[in-house]
This record gives sequence, structure tokens and C-alpha cells, in this order.
Amino acid sequence: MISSLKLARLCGVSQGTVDRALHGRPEIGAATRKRILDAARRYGYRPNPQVRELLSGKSRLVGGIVPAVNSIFFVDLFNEIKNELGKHGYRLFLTPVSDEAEFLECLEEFAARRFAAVIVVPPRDNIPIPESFSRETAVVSLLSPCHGNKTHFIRCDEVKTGRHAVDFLFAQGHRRILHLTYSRRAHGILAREKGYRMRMSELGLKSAVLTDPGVALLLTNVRRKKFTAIFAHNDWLAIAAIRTLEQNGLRVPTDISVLGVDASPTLMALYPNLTTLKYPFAQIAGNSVRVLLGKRAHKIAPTFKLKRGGTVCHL
Amino acid sequence: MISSLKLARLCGVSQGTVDRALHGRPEIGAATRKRILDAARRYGYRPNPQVRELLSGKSRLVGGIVPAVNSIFFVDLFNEIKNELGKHGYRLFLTPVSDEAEFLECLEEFAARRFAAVIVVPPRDNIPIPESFSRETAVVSLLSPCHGNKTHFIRCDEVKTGRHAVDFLFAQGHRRILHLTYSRRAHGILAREKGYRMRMSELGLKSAVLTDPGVALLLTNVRRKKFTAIFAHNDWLAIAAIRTLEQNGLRVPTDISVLGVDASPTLMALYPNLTTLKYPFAQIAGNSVRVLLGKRAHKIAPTFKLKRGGTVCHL
DNA sequence: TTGTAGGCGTTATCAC
DNA sequence: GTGATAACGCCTACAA
Repeated sequence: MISSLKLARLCGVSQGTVDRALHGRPEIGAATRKRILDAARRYGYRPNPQVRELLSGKSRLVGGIVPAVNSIFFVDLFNEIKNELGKHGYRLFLTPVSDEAEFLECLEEFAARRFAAVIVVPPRDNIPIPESFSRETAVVSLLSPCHGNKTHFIRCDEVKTGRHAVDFLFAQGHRRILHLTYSRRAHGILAREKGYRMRMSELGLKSAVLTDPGVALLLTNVRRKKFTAIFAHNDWLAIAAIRTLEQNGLRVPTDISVLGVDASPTLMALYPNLTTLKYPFAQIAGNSVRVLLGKRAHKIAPTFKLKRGGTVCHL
Repeated sequence: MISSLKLARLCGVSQGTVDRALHGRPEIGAATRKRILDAARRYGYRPNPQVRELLSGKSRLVGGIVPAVNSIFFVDLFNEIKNELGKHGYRLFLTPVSDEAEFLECLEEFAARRFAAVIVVPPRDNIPIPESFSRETAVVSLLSPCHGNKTHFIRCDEVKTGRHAVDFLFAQGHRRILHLTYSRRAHGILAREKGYRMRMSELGLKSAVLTDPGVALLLTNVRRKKFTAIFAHNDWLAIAAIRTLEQNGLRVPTDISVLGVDASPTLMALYPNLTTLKYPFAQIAGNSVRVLLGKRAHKIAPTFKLKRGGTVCHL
């Protein structure tokens, strides 16, 4: 990529003249302008945004960090965020990270590069963000909160999601409902579980939670305790569960119902008839961007909308 | 993030002295060094890599571009690439793009930022890369070649993959084999199909190809033409097919066998017992990085290794 | 209508 | 031991 100075030399003019031609300013002769613009096109000139950013002290870059594993949902979410950022002239650079050390290293790199903001899915809850960092760079965290001054946690009411899931299954006639979730301690995971437990208890039902290392235990659990429905933390777990059940002679939803959460595009394309609660991708993306622009977050509908599919039956 | 000049002012020294302290050079007093290092730590100082890159004319950034849709495989692949790049001190910034226009826009941005290289999965075959671009920035393309001077297409022999799949199913006793693939015209897709057709023909068998818009047609096809096996272009299609079949009373592999390709970690975690041909993630990642370092690509094993699962039966 | 100067943050090289 | 200076590419402001 050619620089504006080199372009000026090639055209036998000064850098200032090149600047006038490129930015369509009036104080320049028509012939000179044409000559410069032609050369610029021929050499594929494009100003280096890094320098602009250095000069103005303002960057239009937003760094994104997602866990490297099981990233379907995150990538779908960040694609939405990328589109939203684009509307405001920001650009997203995404990085998958494998652990907390890499996560922090990445944050530092983004800060050192003076990125306008970072939007992250932390590997666990309450990772401390150094004061020196969050003082200058807006940190938006999704799914897990971060511990630090100016970090914004964008979320929807996951407790209500859990309650909502129970209510829906209850309305279909289910009483023995198993919650399938992850053992990772993250806000979104824990809050949904909490909502499930609260609502089950209020309805006079007994809670039962199985975490991912125990998916192998799923069958014995289902058979022995005669669950009629499974509320899975997300679509991925729901599909994994359906697979396990069907492989072992249990039919979904004839023998047992399965409810997922997210309606993540990639997985929905795979399993179009999954019954699931729609995660508000657009609102989360919208609020993430609003917050990093310094605006207040919009209120997000308190509970997820239902996508009716064929994996939950009315008892 | 504080700058070295501000750090110098705070410590009452010059920028040069700060530099000496930070880089552990000897020509500095022990007390001064300690004072500066303490301040640097307190303020979380970290040199701005953008400036370093500007100054040296060399960047350690590699841009990655992946299609925004159906990105499971791409993200798994780029995670491997990110790890490989990390070994050589490079950093990956990934961007999902929705169409060709966005793809080209992204390339230009990477070039304007003087990225060391870009590694892309183009939205279609032979997208022309402007001469002015590839002259300075190494372009590595995966799955689909690009049209341009210095663009390197890293791939494995996908024709052999197709042949290999047929051979494997043939050895299990299958004769009526359907190929399920995408309608998108991309090298990897077309080459696998070609290998399938060639080998089927050599074995005296009749080819049958169904592209994704016709997944709904899958059932009628399978039932009417009595296929005993499906060779899916990738794991995603394989799982989608298994789902469709099982939803409609056909058992896999009792009634029909399904073979996928990729063994992409995210999908394998979902469907551990899928029979699939392992895509050489590590070698593709390794070669991508070798090429952008100016080295020659290693030879990649001519055909994918098989992961034996429970979705293909011996007839 | 065009050329020149200064500054963003860092580093290497010069002089004191 | 430490400070000053130049350079990278771009842009704004001022001088010619």
C-alpha cells in the first residue's frame, strides 16, 4: 500500500496538495486534482487508519474476545454486534481465547492499541479488570460480569428465563422437569438455574439439575426418575440431549420433551424443529453498542420469546 | 493507556531515559530505572504496537476473514491458525463477512493498515484480488482460491477425499451411495464432488448428487432410489441429514449409513459417534503460516484419516 | 493555487 | 548517565 508522501513524490507535488485532491477540497487546480486522483486509483491508495487514529487519539476499532471452545453461539452473537457496530462506523476485530491468561493478554493488547472499546465474553465471572485499563477503554462484558470500575455488563434477566421455561413446560402439563446445564460458574448459567429452581419450588415441584460432565448420566436419571421434560441451558445442550436420548430408544417428544434456549441461527439451521426460547441477539447487540457510545442501555424484554418447534409435547 | 512521553514527564526525565529503563539497557542509574519501572507498572504502561509497526514498517498482525454464516468449521479452523500464528509472534484479528462486497472492503482495510498478511475463506471461487493489494500483503486463501498474483491457495487434495469416501463406503458393502453437498461453487465443494463422481464411475456405480436446497427432497430420494449410504460434504450436512432421516422413521445406520467430513471439534462434541473423515486442521493451519512466513508449504497427507463412529454400518 | 511545519507515540542515534 | 532529534504516515493550520 502506497503512502500519501510517496504518492506526492510520484506526482511531483507536495503532501498537502495530495491531501487537498483526496479530500475534495476546493483550493486546487482541476488538472492537478485529476492527475493525483488517477495516480491514487492506479496505486490503490487508501489512507492508513492506524495513523489517523494515532493522530486524532480516537480509534474506531472495537476488540471482541470469545472463548475458543463451543463458540457457535458467541460467533452468531458477535456477527450481530459487528453489523450493529458497522452502522456507527466502528469495526470489529475478533479473537478467540483459550484461557484466562490469554483473555487478559488480549485485553492489554487492545488497550495498548488504543481501541475504542472491547466487547468480551469472559471465561469466568468477575475477572478483575486492571484499573489502568478500564479508565480509558470501555469494557462491555456479555454473559459473565467483569470486576472493575467502568465495565458494563449487558444482559437480559436470566432468572426470568429460567422461570419462563418452567412455566411453559408446566403449562404443557409437565411436572417432572430436569434442568440440564453447564458446571462452569458464569452468571448466565447460574441465573437461569436459579430461576428454574425458584419457579419449580413455587409450583411445589422438585428441582433436579444435571451438569455437563454428567450427560452420560442423563439416561439413568431420566429412566429412574421418570422425567417428562428436560429444560436445557442452551440449544447445544438440548441437541446433545436429544441425540443421547434418541440413540437409546427414547423418542422426543413422544417419551420426553426437550426445551432449549437461544435459537442461535447456526444451530436452528441444523435443527429447525427444536423448541427453544429466543435469545434477544439484536437487543443485546444494540445495547452493547449503545453503552460503548456512552448512551444508556434500552430495557430488554424481561423474558425470552418462545419458538415453538417439535421437541416439546403437550401432556 | 499512558504514553511513554507522559510517563517521562511524570518521572521528570526524558523519553529516552524511559526507553532505557523499559528496555533494560545498561546506560542508566539504578535509582532512575526503579523509579520509572515502578511508575510504569502503576499506570499499566504498555508500548503502543501500532506505533512500533508504523515506525518499523513491519506489522505482526494477520487479518482473518470468514463467512458470517455457518461458521462452525471456519472458527474451529481459525482457532488452530491463531495458535500456530502465536508461536511465531503473530496475532490474529478475525472478521465475519456477509457478502463479497464486505469481503473486499475488509481486505482493503487490512491492506491500508499494513497488516503482515491476511488469511481468508472467500465467499466464492476466484474473487479477483487487486494487484495493488497482493503486491505488498501476502494473501492466503483457504477452501476457495483467489484470483491474483501473490495469493496462495492452501488446500488438501479434495478430489482424493471424495474418492476415499466412496472407497470406504464401498468396502463396507455399499453400492447405492448418495452425495449430499452445497450448491455454492467453491473449490473444496466441487473437488470433493468430482472425486466422488470419478470413483463411483470407476467402480461401475451410478452417481447421485443432492445439493442443500433439496434437503427436503432427501427423503423421497432415499426411499425411491433405495440408497444405502449418504456421503455428506461435511459434518454439518451429515448431522442435518441424520436428523431428517431419523425424524422420518429411518434409522441410522440400521437402514442407511451416513458419512461426514471434517471432524470439526465443535460438532464432534455434539455428535461424538459420527463417522467422519478428519480434516487436517493442524496441517492446513501450519501451511498457512509457513507460506506467509515465506517458507514452502509442507506436503499434506493426500487423503483424510477416518474417524470411525456409529453412523456407518457394514452391509 | 501550492508548499511547509508540527504533532501523534515509539525507538535508534546522536550529542553532552 | 541523560537529553535531544529524526523518522514512520497522515492531517490541520499557516505561510508563500
